[in-house]
Amino acid sequence: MPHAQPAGAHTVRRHNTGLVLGAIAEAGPVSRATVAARTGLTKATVSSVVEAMIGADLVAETGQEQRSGRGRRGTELTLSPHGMHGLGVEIGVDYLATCLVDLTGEVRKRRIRGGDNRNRSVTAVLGRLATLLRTTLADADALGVPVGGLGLAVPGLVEPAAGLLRTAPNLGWREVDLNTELRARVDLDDRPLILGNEANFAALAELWSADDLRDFICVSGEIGIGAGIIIGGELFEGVRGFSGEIGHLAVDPNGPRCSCGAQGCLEQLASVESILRAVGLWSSDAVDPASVEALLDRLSAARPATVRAVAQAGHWLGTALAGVVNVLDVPTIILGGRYATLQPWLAEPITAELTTRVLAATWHPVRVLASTVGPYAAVRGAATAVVRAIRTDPTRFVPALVSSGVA
Amino acid sequence: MPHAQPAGAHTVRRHNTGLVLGAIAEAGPVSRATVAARTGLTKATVSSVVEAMIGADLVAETGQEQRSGRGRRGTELTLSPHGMHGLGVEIGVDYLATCLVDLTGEVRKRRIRGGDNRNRSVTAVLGRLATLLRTTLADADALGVPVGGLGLAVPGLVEPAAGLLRTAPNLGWREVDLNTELRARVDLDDRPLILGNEANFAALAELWSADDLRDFICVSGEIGIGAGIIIGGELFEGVRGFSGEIGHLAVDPNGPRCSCGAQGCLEQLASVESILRAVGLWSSDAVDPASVEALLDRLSAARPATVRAVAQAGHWLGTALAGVVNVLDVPTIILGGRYATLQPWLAEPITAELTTRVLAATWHPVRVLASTVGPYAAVRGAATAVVRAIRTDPTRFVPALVSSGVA
DNA sequence: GTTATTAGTTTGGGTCCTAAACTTAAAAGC
DNA sequence: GCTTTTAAGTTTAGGACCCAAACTAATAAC
Repeated sequence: MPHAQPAGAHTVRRHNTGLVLGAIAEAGPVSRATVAARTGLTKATVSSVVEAMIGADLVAETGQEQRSGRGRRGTELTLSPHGMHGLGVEIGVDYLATCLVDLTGEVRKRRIRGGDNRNRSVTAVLGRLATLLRTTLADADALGVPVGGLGLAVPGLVEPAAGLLRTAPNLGWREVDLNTELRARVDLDDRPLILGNEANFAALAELWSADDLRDFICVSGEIGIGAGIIIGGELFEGVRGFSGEIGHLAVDPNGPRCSCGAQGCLEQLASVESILRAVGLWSSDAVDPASVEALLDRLSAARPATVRAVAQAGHWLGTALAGVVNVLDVPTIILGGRYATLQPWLAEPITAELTTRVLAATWHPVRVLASTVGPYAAVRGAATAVVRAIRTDPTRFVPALVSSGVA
Repeated sequence: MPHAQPAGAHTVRRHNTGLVLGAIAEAGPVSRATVAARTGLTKATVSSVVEAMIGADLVAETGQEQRSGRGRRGTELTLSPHGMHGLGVEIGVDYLATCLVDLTGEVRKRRIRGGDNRNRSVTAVLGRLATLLRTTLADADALGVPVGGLGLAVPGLVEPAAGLLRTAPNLGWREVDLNTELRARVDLDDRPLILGNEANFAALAELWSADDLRDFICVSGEIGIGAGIIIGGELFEGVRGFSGEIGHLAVDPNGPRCSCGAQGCLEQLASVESILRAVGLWSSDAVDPASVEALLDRLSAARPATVRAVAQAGHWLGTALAGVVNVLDVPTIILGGRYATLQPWLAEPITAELTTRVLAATWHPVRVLASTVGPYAAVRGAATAVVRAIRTDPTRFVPALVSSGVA
């Protein structure tokens, strides 16, 4: 363990501050006494921490606890609605989106700008994005809330640590320093920018919205196929942030040739695009909503050829996911994006493959669920990632929470 | 983040104790002053922590620092050779092994008992193992060193948290409560038992022996194929400890039927067994050393059919590993077990597949290396896992290191 | 109204950290 | 050979933070 940090009194305070904030977030309105009981800290410590957090406008007192039985009523504590917000930004293939999320994870404001981004230059798209972003920062001002940081979701291979977009095949982008480019256009002060892959942020959004799911992978695949991996309630990013790229998993060595040069890649056989192609609903070069509607209509009407095509995609998806589950040992698969609506037809063939191929399935069967977050999960997840960072370590965003910032 | 623990002064001490111990372990003999510089702690703190660790016999002073220039010479600190040891135990298919590893990771004693375990009952094998284990505990007594805990490596699917062996196909074992069974036979006091999969412990052994590798997967495959995953210098176990089961990754849907019921599983196409079968060297139902020697002879002699068979196995292995790398984003693959000796013939076909199929390979090529630990990596890793636990949090093993053990 | 019970604050004690002064040891300069 | 300089390690004083327990405050039950 090289380069580990020494610990001191401030470390303890930082940890406990996050602990208390987490307890307030999870237990809804709670009294100091309840927080103390839940966290294992003493009432004195909780009081002290809460006092600092109220001062930083992270927590607010919202009246008296309503409860039967005797004894003094506690003061209800909740996350402050005027506390720091997370700002999510998404560059989609055919839209730009931003959203503001408060400390509870609630979306306070969302803005979507439609328009195909594939026919525009990087500069043009970033220009439009900058405008949208400035508008959203103005929204935050209007709401009277500070923005703690930004999360930026992109449909491509991203190196979060470097702030670099390596490649976004569906946008036609390569090697864009998004962190620098964005800061050059919009004044973000020293607010952190969390750059990430669309699929990863979508997975985080699922994690945040369901409260009993701590381990799962969230798969979506309109044109390329990607998966966000959540283990132990944490995003698993791999070494450089490239994890979850399951689109080029080999499932059929005799399958169609892929743009990557190999044969039988999953995304040639199981993407929504490939399904639409198989049933003759592929129109332009995008997954347009009308085609997906038509597909769902045919499925509801139980047209054999359509059902078979989706089942075939499910078979390949299951084959690949079985591999992923064997490698990661994850108990749950969430179908996100367009897959979510196809879940009733996809789940069975996927489960069939999982059951035979996953060694651990005998003891712990793998569940296949549909996403509960719905569309625009990625922007929400991006904003959420900021909120998550604030909640985990509030002292990073509000240095005043710990007395001497000697670090 | 539910059920997180509150932090206090003892938490700080625990953290810093591990930090100092880690610094001493990594930097070889070092003075207190150097440790202070490396860890960022003050000299006063380091002195205090070191004093406690010397008292606990984890660290020893071994004379004066030799160095040019002026100023007082420091006292060299090293991990104590009489400090706590880790005891590794392995149940192999055709042997039983134990070893004692000191705090530096050095093997101090190793015992191997040959003999096919597949033709024996669970009870018989555990009886033999108990005897070997008692002998090894006596070895530790003779060396005058305490044993901090045990690591037990098994060739099968294991649930570490529960201490359960779910299934070991090559032993023919199912549902064995190894923790309970072993404690019933040998008095282990309250020493912790770390149960784990062979491949995982082998990977840990690699991690420990190389000092610049922090992210890799270590693959081996005599009959079944397994991989240990190391990310950020930590073993990635998955949710229940079943991670890395790559033997049943689907690589060829038209391939041979597997015992698991599915078709085209990797271990039917790329295990050492399957290679030996392909070249007509498969004799009994085990991978015997003589056959492997014969295989290596033919490869050295560049016999086309043999080279082709190994290359074919490498091709399938590469296909599967490309999937694993795409999912995990790991920059290095280590070939362990019998694969290590085949590395010169396997590396190229594996690399070829990785290069085309791994998206991130354009920016970060994947290396394919041979194991440096050699045989019996798993036992060593098992013992090592205990040492690693001691080094990470010595206070768990020596409560006296932190003043009031109030938790 | 008194009592029991629960919420939250105040006080005293303790651990562990840091910073800075101090002691010890050894080379370098004159 | 003695003084100076530099570095190692210890001692001391001060501060942050935690906990335990006493204390104050509020409210239902008797």
